Amino acid sequence: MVRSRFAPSPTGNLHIGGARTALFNYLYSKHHRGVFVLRIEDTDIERSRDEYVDDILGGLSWLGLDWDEGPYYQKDRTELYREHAERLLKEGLVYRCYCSAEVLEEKRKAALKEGGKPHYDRTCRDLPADDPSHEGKPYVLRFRTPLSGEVSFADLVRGKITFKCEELDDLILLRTDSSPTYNFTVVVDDALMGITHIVRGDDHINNTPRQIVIYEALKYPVPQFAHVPLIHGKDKARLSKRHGATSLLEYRNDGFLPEAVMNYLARLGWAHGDQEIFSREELIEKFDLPAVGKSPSIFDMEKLTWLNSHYLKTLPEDDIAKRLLPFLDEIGISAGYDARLVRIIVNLRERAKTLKEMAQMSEYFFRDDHAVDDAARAKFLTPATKPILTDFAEDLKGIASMDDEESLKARLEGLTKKYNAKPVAIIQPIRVALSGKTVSPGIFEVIAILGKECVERRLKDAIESIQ
RNA sequence: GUCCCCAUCGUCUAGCCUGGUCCAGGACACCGGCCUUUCAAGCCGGCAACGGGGGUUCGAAUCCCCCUGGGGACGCCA
Repeated sequence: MVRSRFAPSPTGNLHIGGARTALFNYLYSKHHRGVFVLRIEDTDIERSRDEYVDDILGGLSWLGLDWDEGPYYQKDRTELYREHAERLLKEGLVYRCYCSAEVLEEKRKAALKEGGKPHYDRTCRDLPADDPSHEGKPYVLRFRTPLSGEVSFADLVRGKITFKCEELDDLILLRTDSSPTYNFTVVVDDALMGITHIVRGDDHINNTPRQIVIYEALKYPVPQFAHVPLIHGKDKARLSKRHGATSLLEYRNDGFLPEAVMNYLARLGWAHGDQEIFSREELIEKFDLPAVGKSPSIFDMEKLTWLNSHYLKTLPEDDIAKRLLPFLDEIGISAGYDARLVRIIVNLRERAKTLKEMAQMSEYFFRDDHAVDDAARAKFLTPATKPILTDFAEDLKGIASMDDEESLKARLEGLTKKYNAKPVAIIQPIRVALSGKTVSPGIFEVIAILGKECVERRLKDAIESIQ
């Protein structure tokens, strides 16, 4: 049984990179009909914040990456870590180190200056156990890393990776205040939670051998690892705050659909032939770790946007209509779900790239005091077009239903003949009169959706506004 | 500095494992055309890449080595 996990630390929002790691874990476990575990790594009390936990949980839920177990909080498991540390101490696999943080920092700097590895010099490693000179002094627990030999593992995306033990440091497992550190908790938890596959960012490759030796010391089975490349910003550097490595939820707020974001994230670093569009079910069916690329990819907003328009156009219309509601609300339009709304989105979804944009584009369908574009007014609501609008308003009186496209079309053709003009010359003034813009869905659709009363009112207002 | 990882169009990628069908395929973006009632959408077409150098081989994007470039890690952060 495959058991994967996503283990973020709540020291920041769930950004694009984290979301993709979560997605890959989710897809891998679902593909193998396994279990997806969520664990919050909040051992850094200083920087962990509840609001980040909320953001992470909210982001995952929005994407629909539902976890089967958890969330587990490491904060609640400190006793477990302490027990394991004691066990290692009893077995002589960890030792007390009395070096202060300041001394360590100086040693690191000195080593770096001389061109060496900034590693701990192992001063306390061979201190006699009964040495009384450190009695009562604060200490940390360090792992007694093997001094020679090598550690290797078969990475599911990169193949075999080997490290020499000399490269490994004697990691601190328990701090002075006896709180556990990352490399220790992650091993204990993954082992205890029965995690079989660890899918994480490749910034953890260096931690992997250090963790493997801890697994071995603890006599726990070593899981499989898969290190996926990081997502970079346009400058090819790791995604950070300045690239908009902001919360995933901002994409929701900006009107992106979770289907599009999931599809985009999956294709970032992974491919299945030439296919671009994948539903969640297809992703679960087709996703596999060996197909994940090895090189970092750059986040491309344009492609995400393209996918978003694709889903806007292809998802069920009633679904899109319902999802538009909160965005309408956002700009002060309290609409409800009905046939008219569906009709509006059917016309707008070919043109809008996001739900947010769609809401803005739909404003004039909902209120008479909608924005009117000055340039559009200046160009199309003029003394020259006034008679056209007047004639058209007059024509309308003879038509019972604005859904009667045939009749409307006939009147329009009449006007093109009368004014000896192209259709566009007749239609644009009407479009501006009705929508306040030069751009809108087909004019007959606009007229039909607005309804007779509204169309007459707006034509009248437009005509009166022309000096 | 040391270690680890990576390297195909501007971007996401297919192809690489199992060399020839690749003068390298798809997608986004961009450019042009068609359609047209505006804007989109759609359809058609175009531009555009195997980082460099050595090998191996009849033949290399594909295998090997070196170089270069990029990224990551080196915390009592995760």
